[in-house]
Amino acid sequence: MGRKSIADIRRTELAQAAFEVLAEHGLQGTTLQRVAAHTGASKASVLHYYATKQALIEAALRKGNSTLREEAVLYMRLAQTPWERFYAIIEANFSPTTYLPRMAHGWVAMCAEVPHNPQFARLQRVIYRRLNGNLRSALIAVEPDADAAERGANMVSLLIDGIWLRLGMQVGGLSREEALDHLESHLAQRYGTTPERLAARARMAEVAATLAAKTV
Amino acid sequence: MGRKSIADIRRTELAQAAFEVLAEHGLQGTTLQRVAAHTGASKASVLHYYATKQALIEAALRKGNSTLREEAVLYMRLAQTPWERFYAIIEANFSPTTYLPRMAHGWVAMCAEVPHNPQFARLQRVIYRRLNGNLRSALIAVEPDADAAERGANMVSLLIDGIWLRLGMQVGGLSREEALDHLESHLAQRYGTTPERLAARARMAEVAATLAAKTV
DNA sequence: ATATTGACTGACCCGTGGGTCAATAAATGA
DNA sequence: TCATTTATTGACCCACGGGTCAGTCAATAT
Repeated sequence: MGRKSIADIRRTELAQAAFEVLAEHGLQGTTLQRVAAHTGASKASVLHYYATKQALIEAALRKGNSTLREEAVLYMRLAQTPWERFYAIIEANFSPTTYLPRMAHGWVAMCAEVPHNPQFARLQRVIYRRLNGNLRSALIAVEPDADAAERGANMVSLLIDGIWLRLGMQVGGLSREEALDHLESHLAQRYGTTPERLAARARMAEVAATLAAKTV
Repeated sequence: MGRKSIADIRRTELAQAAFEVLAEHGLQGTTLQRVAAHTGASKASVLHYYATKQALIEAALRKGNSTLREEAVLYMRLAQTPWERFYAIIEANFSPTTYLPRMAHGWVAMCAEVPHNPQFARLQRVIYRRLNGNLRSALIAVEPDADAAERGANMVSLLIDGIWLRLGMQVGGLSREEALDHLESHLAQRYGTTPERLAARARMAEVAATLAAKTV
């Protein structure tokens, strides 16, 4: 029953491979040939499962995104207070398993294509809305003014984007810890160093650590 | 004597055209054909002036960068206090003549190639260092702690990157005014609303306005 | 008038990448 | 056992993009 057909297996295999190739070689460098080679299959075989390159890339991005999303959900489930939910989002965005140069490469490559590819634009909008929405809904509980919360959420998401961009370029790239420190310094300025916030931060950091240990 | 040879004229023409095409169509879409068409010349003619596509793109980016730099220098020359120098940088980065979707497209396209192209990486490093250095040297005058100034500079440059990235993607894109507002809100949090800062901000905004009027 | 130089181009070459197709091999079912 | 689907592939096609080349044309120099 839970048996996956070969077709399904191949499809996810290929999507995974496509994502890895994309991360390593950029969009231009992601040829059907290379993706095929990466799984030991033939180019024609790739086309057999994905009628067009576009479809393959799309599946690859969707997969990468869903991986990230699942992790976020995992963190979110363990969060109880607003600040904990907030830090769940942060930790998810800087988790050791996703905050990696290759991931960032793939992401930036996609960003660059957004203006020329409606599919990418759509996906990007989804990601953006989810992140901003989550941040806002967490902040609105600690910052009564909805407008202020909106601004705060935007600021944080802008910082995250900037940090990821740098990771992708390896120019002024920040380590996971440096990235979190930067964010923390901003939060301290903006929201003061209340015990609740610090506790939430510590708690989610711990959650992240244990989850990371389990995954490895 | 200041007479420019046809060769020089053509070369800058082509670099300009290449930049425009790059901004509009992305790196993949920047073909010799298109650049040629954009100036009314033939593909072979383009190759006549730039032996290789790589060389052409490089010239295009160099030109785009120098345009931005010249504007920054212009602003900088009129700044007198540290905060004025700081806002000169900000205004230069959000000047109406440069803070444009097409510019951002070009920039993001370049960012995406950085991991695969040493030339781009080098150029990006130069840009990054200049921006960060300028910000830091301005901030160090208002924030005695060198480490804090470094952090502050980094934060601002991260925000700028994030904002530009969004402009390039037109996802959560901010208008010039919104962008400046966001930055202002961050600065207010971090450095308080001192009269000097506000005065400097107003002064450089005015400078920017008059310069913009002159250029148009 | 002629030689020389430099601007400019059409035609061509070649590699590559997306996509098609028909054929073969393996699995599945009747 | 035979039929029918399904997996997989090599060979091929076509378009396009970078780059070469030989040669035309106009300006300048002698």
